[in-house]
Amino acid sequence: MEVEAYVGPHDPACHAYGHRRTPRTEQLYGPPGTAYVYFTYGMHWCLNAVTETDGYPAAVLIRALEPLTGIETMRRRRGDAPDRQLCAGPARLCQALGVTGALNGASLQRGSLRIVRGAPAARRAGTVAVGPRVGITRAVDWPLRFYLKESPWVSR
DNA sequence: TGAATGATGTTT
DNA sequence: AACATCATTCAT
Repeated sequence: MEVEAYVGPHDPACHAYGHRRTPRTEQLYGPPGTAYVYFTYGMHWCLNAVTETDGYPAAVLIRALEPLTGIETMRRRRGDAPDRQLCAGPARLCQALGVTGALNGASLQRGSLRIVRGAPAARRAGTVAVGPRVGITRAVDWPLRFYLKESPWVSR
């Protein structure tokens, strides 16, 4: 399990830095519990869960997950990549789960893809490590990457 | 095991 | 020109 926080207009690495409200960042301003999905590097989708209050642009980038069910489907979507890399990385995870821009703005509490309290992976024992966010060039020293230290399913 | 690089398209 | 990435290639 691995996530990164992007925390509003004062976070230089956030897409909404300086209150940049554009068509792309629109869903980032939406209500908490919805999806912010963006396209990057010409070929990849990345999934965020919108947080904070409606109108405040903050979200959590889902960077890695432990695959528990639907492994075969994930393998097919990921082109038979090693199981360790099925969901290790924000774009890989989107491939494995079939996430595309079509999910942008959708609810992550009620839809077919949803975040549930008390899921098996959430009960994994272990240390939550904190460190710098990956792949950014600004605010590199903000420790906003959180991951399960012992997990073999995280990126990098 | 690690560094370099090409793919590919949207946003600034 | 940069970009919240990844897979492949080439070098140790």
